[in-house]
Amino acid sequence: MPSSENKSKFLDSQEYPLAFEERNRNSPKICAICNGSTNCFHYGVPSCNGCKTFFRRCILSGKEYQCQSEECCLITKGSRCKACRFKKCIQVGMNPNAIQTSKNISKMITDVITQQKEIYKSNDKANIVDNSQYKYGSTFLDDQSSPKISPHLSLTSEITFEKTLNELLYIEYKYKLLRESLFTGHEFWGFSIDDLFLKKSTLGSVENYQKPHNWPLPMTFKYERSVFEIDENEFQVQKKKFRYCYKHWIITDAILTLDYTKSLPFFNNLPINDKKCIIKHVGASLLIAIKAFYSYVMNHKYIYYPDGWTPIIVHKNATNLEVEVYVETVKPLYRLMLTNEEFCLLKILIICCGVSADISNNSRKILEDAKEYYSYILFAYLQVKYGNIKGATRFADIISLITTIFLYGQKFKEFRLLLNLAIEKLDPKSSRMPLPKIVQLFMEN
Amino acid sequence: MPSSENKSKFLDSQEYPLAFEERNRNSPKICAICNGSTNCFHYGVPSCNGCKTFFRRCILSGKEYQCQSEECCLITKGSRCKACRFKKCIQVGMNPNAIQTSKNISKMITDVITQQKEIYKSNDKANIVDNSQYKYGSTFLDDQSSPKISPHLSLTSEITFEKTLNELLYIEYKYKLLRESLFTGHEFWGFSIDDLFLKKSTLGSVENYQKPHNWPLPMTFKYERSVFEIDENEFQVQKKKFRYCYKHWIITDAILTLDYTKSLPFFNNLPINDKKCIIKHVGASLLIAIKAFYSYVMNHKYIYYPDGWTPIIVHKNATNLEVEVYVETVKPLYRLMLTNEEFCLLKILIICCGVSADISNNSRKILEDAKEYYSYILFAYLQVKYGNIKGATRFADIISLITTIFLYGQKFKEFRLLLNLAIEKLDPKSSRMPLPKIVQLFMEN
DNA sequence: TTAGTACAAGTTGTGCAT
DNA sequence: GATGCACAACTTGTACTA
Repeated sequence: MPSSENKSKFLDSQEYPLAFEERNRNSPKICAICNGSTNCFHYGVPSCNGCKTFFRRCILSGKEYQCQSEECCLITKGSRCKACRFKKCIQVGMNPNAIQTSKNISKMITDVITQQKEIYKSNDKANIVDNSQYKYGSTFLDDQSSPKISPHLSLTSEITFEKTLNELLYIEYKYKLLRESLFTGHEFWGFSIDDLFLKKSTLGSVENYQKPHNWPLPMTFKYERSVFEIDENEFQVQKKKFRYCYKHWIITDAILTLDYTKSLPFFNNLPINDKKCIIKHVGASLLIAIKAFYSYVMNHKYIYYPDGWTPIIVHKNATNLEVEVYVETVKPLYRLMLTNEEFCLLKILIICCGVSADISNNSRKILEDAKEYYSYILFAYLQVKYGNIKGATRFADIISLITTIFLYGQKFKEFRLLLNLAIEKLDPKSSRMPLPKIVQLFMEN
Repeated sequence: MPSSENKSKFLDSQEYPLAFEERNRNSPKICAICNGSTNCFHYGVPSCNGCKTFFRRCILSGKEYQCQSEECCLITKGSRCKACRFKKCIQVGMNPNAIQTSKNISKMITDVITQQKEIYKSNDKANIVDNSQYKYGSTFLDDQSSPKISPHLSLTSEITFEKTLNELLYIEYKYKLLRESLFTGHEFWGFSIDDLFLKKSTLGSVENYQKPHNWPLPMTFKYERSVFEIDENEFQVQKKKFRYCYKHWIITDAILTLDYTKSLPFFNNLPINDKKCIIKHVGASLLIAIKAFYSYVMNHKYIYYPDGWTPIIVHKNATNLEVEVYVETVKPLYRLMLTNEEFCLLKILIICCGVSADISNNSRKILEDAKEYYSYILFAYLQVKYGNIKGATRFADIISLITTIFLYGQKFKEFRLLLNLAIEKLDPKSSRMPLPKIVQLFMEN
């Protein structure tokens, strides 16, 4: 049932005469009641002259009809079941308020509107996705190839939503498995950015990696002072003390995140330069979202990695920026108690927000369509789960989270910049290996 | 008029959907009746061609219409309720005397003016918003202490939404009238904050103030350097050059905004300390939202006040912070093409977001309930206006705007702080009158 | 810049033939 | 008596003039 042709007064969005060029596009062809031909609206609904007159007479006469059959007669031109024809008029949204009369027909009108609401309610129940059906991708687990999300950007059926969300959950599941395994993407550290964009996604080969039994490792060592407070000598001492037993998380997450984006068809089909632009724009925020969510999932109050690495406690006197990046980022997730489903959609919406002036118009359009699509899925999901009102509120909360995460992303970049400057000053010969190009792309300003 | 130099710097028209020309300045963008687009005034009110013709025909025909619903239909382009559309014409102040005709329509005119007065009177008696009409408002008027079931279950009806939204539009209309009049709230500048919270709202006395005929005044004087660049001597020269012909906008807007919040039942019933907390938290953002929206409505690309005052062009070499506060703030509104209805709800949602750790649990609950209520109204409105999918997307966009505005609010505070420090340094004896306490509350950090 | 007007086109109401 | 058609009556927004 078309939701744009609407019901009560508040919902009366039917416009009057349209501009010339719009007319052909917007003028109806088929009577919504009897399928006859028409080219105009009556009482808010595309309808033929006959059905118009029929509805009018029904309302004015106030008569109530009874179906002689089973209240589901097919209405065609010439149909004779008045009860079913009138019911159909209501169902498609004919507006009795549009009948101009001095006669008091208010009771009839209230009845009609109540009836309309009941019809809508029963339809909603039948159509909208039932959440309890969502399984955590169990049917996909046999799939050996790298996962892909179906590229359907048409919003025709709720089934599609369900499918899309399940696919997202499945990819996220794989992402999590790899992240919690020994996978570091070490073999790709030397790759150019272009090569990384072109290589096969690693999300397909989860089985090759496992989670070590001794994780999380204990955080046994801590420094008295941070790199911002020490001199060259102390830095050399710290370096020796540091044990390379943790994963290099910023590299791992950057590589995995890039592979994740490849499973998003709307993203993967963009020109490579636009992809780079987008990653540059949203990369840091994506990393923050991922780190924060999986810390929160493990019930940690600050950024915490599966191998036990906990940056905020590695030295005393954390700076404000460190507190923001490593502690504050987790808080909104607790406040909202974000679910897995919500997180998956949030991640995608962060990517869709990477619309910058630098990308092509075509790509921008694609991103905007994707944003529309996924935000609607999020919305539909929340409506089903929490009901109309709570659902809308929660939707607002989660959307607000996007901007918050962007802020933290920016702070993350600032922090990394300061960190790099400090280390470069302490160790000008740069005995450290340079960070992979891809991390630079994520952290560029 | 701004110098061409400034123009090239700030007026990058590519960022706006519409091409701007100098002559479009000061022309309105939105029809005050139906929210359609327009760029001229008719019968004293910014209005589209359709509403203009409609009002004219109503007056000339002398017909009286009857609303088939509850006399609170939302008026949009294409709305069919003649009674409510005409009522809105009157409400926003269309002037029947401006109709030029030989026909005797004097009776009709007197009627209309009487009607206008009645609308004012009836609304004002109830301290602007009639609480008793709100199931919502009255719920916690009666019952502050006992645990509550969500009071919104009663709000399933679209009629309630329409009514609430129309009331908000009406308050906003009054706010705008006062803001665009000679009203400066001068008599309250010496009031303590508590007294300001307790005094009667000025939104009830719109008739006492008028918009001066010579507005907007031209921006005739500009300084070579800003207060950040000059010494004591030059400051004294600047001071002499400055003509006090503009309103002191930050004070006016702060006082009016405070009065505005008093018309919101959910806010007005909070304990005064919590009110102060909230204003401190959201005040600067509210001011930014208001300044930016009314600049955008008048088709200006930077903050511009009804009397012609244009802070960004008062000196050369605007700082980054000034550009952010006075130019960037307006851009998102053009990007979204925000409507009046959306703005009214946005404003309230900004207030509802003033949930801080410092307010009582009870107040927090009230704010959260209000947030739920108004965000659902916004949501329902958008669903009806744009359909399911586009509606959800637009909802997301508008909600995101809240966080953006908070950011700009913070920058606004920073800017005011720097400005005060600079002036204090240049003029330590502080010959200037100290700002009213209420402005300090709005600008506190 | 804004008031007035002519016109095209959409929509409602109604008499009449079937 | 119910139905659908044709057309009259009315409403609306736009384009244009002054």
